[in-house]
Amino acid sequence: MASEWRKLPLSLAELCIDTTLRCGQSFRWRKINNEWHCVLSNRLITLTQSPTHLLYKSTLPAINPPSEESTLPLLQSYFSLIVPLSQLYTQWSTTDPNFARRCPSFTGIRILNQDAWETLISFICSSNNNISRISSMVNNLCLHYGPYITSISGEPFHDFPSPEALSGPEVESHLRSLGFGYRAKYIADTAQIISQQRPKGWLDQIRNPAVPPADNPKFHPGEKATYRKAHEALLELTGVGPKVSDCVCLMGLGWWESVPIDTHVWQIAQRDYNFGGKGKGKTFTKGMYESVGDHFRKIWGEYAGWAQSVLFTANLKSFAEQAKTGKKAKKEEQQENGDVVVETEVVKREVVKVVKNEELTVSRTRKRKAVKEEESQQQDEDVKMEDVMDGLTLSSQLSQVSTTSTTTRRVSKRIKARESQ
DNA sequence: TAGCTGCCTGGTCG
DNA sequence: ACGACCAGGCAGC
Repeated sequence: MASEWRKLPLSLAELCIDTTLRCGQSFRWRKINNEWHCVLSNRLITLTQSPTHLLYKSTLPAINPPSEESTLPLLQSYFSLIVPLSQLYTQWSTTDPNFARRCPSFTGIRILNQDAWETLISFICSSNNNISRISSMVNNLCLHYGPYITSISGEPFHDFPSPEALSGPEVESHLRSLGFGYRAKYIADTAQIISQQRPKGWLDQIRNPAVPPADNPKFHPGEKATYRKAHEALLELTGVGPKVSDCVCLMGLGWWESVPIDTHVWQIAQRDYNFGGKGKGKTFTKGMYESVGDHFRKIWGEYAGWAQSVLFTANLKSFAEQAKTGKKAKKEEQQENGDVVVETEVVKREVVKVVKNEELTVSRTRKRKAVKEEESQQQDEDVKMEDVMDGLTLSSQLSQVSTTSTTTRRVSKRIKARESQ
């Protein structure tokens, strides 16, 4: 049964849920008729926002319901409302002219204090992937392995599955059939490591002691936990590299100085912060990864990850309109309802497709493998690509280089070699 | 150890 | 229609 709406005074400068819940931090929030829905800590949360208030209500499950009173502290911690966001924007704008230029259209973006385990699995899914597909994969994990909570107009909502629930012997093959690809093994392996080879509560032991889990304010922090140690500890898990590790540190463990460097942030570093004069075009090494992060930490300070997420969002394609000018805000507001409905329906359709077309996708994969084996002379294609690349500007070549296409990498390497002759 | 390559899939673009 | 590339990387050489 749903509770009544409750109000929390909060300005849009302190939190904008329309931006924060869509910018690739959490992949489970769904917007239906101007209301945001997500299961957090064993209850369905529903949110909407006015210029002066955050409105929230909860729907509790029939089995083992949490108390109504626990929802407010849960949300306050989940959104880290203790952190004075507009003050931080002012501070970053003072020390960083680029931030000052980009931030006006992107106020109210907060780092979510998400469950560490969910964050870990979600970002293992994120490699070589896009937001809508990550969302459908995470939704599938919940539908197949997470506990049912409640339904909204026939639509079921499940909580995120536990490590134990994802540790079964059939998990990898099942996830493959659901379209997880090579990430299926990473998820299954990580679930087994966490549930069998780590002490209970291990993820919370490596948290920032100053930032308790949203659903457990009185947790027992680990001794001498540091950001660096947490980062390294996560790297030992399967499917977790430096970028995914930093995402978990920032959004799941309260290490707010963590700055995840993905291909977009690397582009921002080069374009707006004059980074990598010598090493540009080179593959992104671990050393470079650390120095870019350290550079941003020097500029933005102890909340560097928060500042990064503002610039990251401003750089997202799906926010391109918003980036142009803040004056278009009214226009967007009018379009927003329609847009978002379309968006959620796309995700829904994808889920259905994935569930239904298991065999189709498998056969397509096999076909692709077969085709690949036949084309032993990749060289011809490279030469064609080279002609195309010759027509591109240097800057666009550089942005191409930072992508993951092996063909493009090979070609750009060749162009570089030719240039240096 | 730095650099390279393959990887699952779905969407987009020419 | 169709192929190349892209989408918030990572593991294994």
